[in-house]
Amino acid sequence: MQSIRELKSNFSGPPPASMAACPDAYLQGSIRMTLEDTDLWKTFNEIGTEMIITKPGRRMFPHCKVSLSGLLQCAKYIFLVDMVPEDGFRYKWNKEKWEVAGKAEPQPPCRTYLHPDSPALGSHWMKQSISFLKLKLTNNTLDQHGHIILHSMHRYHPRFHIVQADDLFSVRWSVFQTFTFPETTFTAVTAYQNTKITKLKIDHNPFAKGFRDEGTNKKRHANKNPACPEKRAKTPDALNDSKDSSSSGFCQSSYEGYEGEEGYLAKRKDGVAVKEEQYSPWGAERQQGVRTDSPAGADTRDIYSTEQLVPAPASYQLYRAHEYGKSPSPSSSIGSSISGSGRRSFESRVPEIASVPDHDLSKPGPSNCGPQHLAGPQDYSGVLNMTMAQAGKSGVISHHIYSPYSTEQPLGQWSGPGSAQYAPPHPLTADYTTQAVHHSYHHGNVGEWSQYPLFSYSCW
DNA sequence: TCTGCTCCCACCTTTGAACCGG
DNA sequence: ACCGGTTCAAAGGTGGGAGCAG
Repeated sequence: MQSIRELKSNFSGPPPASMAACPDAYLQGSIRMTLEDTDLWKTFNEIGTEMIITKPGRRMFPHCKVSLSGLLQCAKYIFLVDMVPEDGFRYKWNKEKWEVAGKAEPQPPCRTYLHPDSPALGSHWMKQSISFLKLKLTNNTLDQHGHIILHSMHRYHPRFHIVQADDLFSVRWSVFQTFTFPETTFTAVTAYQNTKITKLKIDHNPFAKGFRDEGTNKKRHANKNPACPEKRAKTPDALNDSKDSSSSGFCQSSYEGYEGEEGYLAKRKDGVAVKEEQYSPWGAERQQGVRTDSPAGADTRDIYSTEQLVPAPASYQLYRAHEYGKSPSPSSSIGSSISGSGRRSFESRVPEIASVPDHDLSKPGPSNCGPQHLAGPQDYSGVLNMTMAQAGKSGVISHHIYSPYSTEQPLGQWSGPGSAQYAPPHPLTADYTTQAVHHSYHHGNVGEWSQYPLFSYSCW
């Protein structure tokens, strides 16, 4: 475990000679990322995925597992994942469905989980699936283990970043390509709310085998206190009852179909086109008008699959994005392909992307930041192409594509030193620095990458 | 009273060291 | 000495439930 932030002092020098001399070598090809266990994710998502967060940290289940292609075989890449708030709300579980319970709490320090294999050659990343099994989620804002900090009762989705860089020190000059998968959206909870999710977890997580009906835990079940019917409803037996009932028919197929990977996938093959919101509790809410304006809804969420050009900041300005009618969190419904074999893939459409944050060079206010500038889910290539034209401008387009920064968020949440500590290591950054200060942004210049929330923590 | 969080528990899988035989 | 397979114990992950705090 090592904090990238600890490496920040090493970030202040010039770009590696190899990069400076041959910048083209770091231009991206057509990177394709495929989510593994898509059907399992979809099964959870249809019900409303919940992830337990605990003080010591809890693994995700299903865990993030993707495969990559289109990388340069001999180029080194760093692979990261962070969690993006799905919207600006806090939720509560009420009467078998999620309801908005108010505005989201201020975002905790945003941390990024670095895949322990990083950096590694493209051939390494592509030879097999990449698992973030050991990624842990916590609600402990003082966590010292590098776990990703989330708020309970808030919705998030993981965001994957592939960065072409020789080492951690050169990340800040490197090209980011970011991928998200809408089916990986989840609600962080400290205890499961939806018994169907509990049932799914027990059925599919090997570590929870002891809670399965057919398991050898009869003694455990026998010891359960039958006094509280509400509690009993959460037992696997009760879940079985609900599973058989018609009221839960929407998930019945999911449960029964998932008898082993092959059988499940075979049955699910034709079901991939089913709209999630049709069954999802979230969809139900939207139908009731509770969250009609929420960017989290599948019907209002961006349906374009696009790489995130800017790594995650501490705070995501979701209200703002919301305000402009687009979620700042890219999803991959369009532009992605579902193979039908339990994998969902997304292919990058940006041959090259300048990624060095240049927050203010183009004065990205609400009117010109975020996906609202995209022509539409199916026509954003023009905007993205601008990244090529301006690649030499250190990622101007980054903010045109997606500006998740919050000016409402107190900057004090960042434990890293202020931007003034980092002199721009690059001539191009001088101007942004001025503007960055002016706008109180912490990452207005390249020199601030080191403290950029994307790299606030890493796990080794 | 209600809701959400923390702690502890029993049960399970995973992991790695130790051991053994070829 | 080396290698591969097996065994076993420790470590760690899991959801449930009780209790606590706001």
